[in-house]
Amino acid sequence: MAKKADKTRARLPRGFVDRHASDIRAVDEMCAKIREVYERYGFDPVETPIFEYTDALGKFLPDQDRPNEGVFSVQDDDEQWLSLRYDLTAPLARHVAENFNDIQLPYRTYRAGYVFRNEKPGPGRFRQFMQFDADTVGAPSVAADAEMCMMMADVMEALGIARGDYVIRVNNRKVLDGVMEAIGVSDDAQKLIVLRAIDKLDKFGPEGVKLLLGPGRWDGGKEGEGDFTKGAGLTLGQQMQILGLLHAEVDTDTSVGSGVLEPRQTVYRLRSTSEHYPFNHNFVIDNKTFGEGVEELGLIYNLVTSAGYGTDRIKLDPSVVRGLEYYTGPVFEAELTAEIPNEKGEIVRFGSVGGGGRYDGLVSRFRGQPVPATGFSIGVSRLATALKNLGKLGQDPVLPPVLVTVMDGDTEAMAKYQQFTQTLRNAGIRAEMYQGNWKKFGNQLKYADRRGSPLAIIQGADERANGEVQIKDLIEGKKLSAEIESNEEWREARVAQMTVKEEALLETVRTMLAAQAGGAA
RNA sequence: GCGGUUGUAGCUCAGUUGGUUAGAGCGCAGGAUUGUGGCUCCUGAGGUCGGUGGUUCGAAUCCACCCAACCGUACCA
Repeated sequence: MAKKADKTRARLPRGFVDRHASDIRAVDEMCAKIREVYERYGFDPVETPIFEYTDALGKFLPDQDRPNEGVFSVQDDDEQWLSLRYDLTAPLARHVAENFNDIQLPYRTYRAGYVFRNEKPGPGRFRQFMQFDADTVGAPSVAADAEMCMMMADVMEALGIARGDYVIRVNNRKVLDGVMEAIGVSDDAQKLIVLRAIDKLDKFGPEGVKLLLGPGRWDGGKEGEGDFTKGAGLTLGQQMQILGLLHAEVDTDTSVGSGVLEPRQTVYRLRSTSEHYPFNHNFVIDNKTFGEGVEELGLIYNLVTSAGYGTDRIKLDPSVVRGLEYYTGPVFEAELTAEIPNEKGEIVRFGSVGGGGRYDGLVSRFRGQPVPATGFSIGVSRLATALKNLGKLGQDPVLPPVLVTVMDGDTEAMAKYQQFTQTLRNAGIRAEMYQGNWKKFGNQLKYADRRGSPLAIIQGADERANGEVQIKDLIEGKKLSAEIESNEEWREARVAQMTVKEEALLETVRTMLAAQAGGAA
């Protein structure tokens, strides 16, 4: 035994979690449902390792200044840098590029796995978490993007999220790029700040976004309080035009004529409903990028609509930004819109549980030719938390085992206990024989109680002599215990307990378990 | 990274102006009860008072620095 001062302190690295039975089972159940949808759409599984060469992930090597910006990296004994993957898309791109001659395009795959990010953890944000992705590589048409959106919607419903409690929001990077081009934002750094500002809409609202587009924002709420975030420095006119875009009701239904976004004409009419930014005029954006973006959005809209997905499920929304770097066209995001109570019972807007988009440049990094691709990723752990809070994820569908108690330690008795246990197991009933110190019988029932066992099997010398066993209903007994005051009475009464012949053990256990299941429901 | 708040038993917390051996509730272990969970009662284990240094006759308490957690913010491929 280690002396006190020498003992190693048992501690979990921050940002990581140990997972327990109920969580593991619940997530397994959830993943099975997601997998079913992916399979139905004709996707096949593929798995890549958690390590990749750092350059394959598109990250710079760790150096003096930034030893491991965001990624966990180690140096192999041949001095090459390896990193833990931070998403499942970059490894897929590597896999496709490496096996390009053997892979039939379009290549439709899915995979689930842990990804790692070396950043500051927060509530609901960990340094290791699970993603569940689906991608189509080698499909240039937005039909593939539309399919992704529909599949995402189907996944949400397969998980029991009601229509209206989620929405798939779709945008196109080309639309944003086009607008920025049109209003004269051409500096890359400035563009990035604008995109980040737009991404903060649901967090800070239009006022906050306006500050970030303009001079900047104090995180304390007032001037001089907290930390200052420098803004994009746009003129008021530019700010208004960006904000107008975010507020616009996007509607591609050109037949009605009241639509805000009309794909064929690349005319963009601002019709803001915000009291802060009243607009009521048409705004014509005439550039190629914007035109392409709108065209693509219109196509996606038509495809999903004719497949029966209305705007209650898949909706165009110009404020979706996502992954600021590698997306090249359509981007989409799955958002939970239902009011979901958190662990403390407070109502929280849960927000995004998954997202994706088109990344035409990612595979071609490794090859001389263009390889278009699109896909999306579900944040499994995050979605599991949401589902649990929504009550859509079973607490733990697995019943704790029946406990066969040990009253006597002689060979004959022990053989009996083993035999009872196996009889139940062979009939598909979870069962275990007590493996602790059997000499304290009270502890055995205490153990069963804390473990949540539904039944306990008891056989002492008296019962054994008669070829009988006692079966105790621990759940019923718990209810009855409230009515009994004295300990003597409680012990003598042997509540909720019955004696049956050994041969009737299995049958009686079955009946009692069925009764409990019926009573609970 | 930046700003704020908080660190006392496994958990939730009390601890007077700086004053003897740092407490409570819950939980845990043992007993009352060698063959019956709960209730009740008794007993017990468990603390470098986040760390280091300083001021002082004397520090959980005051000061400095460090560390950690939480909240906000930034970054998030």
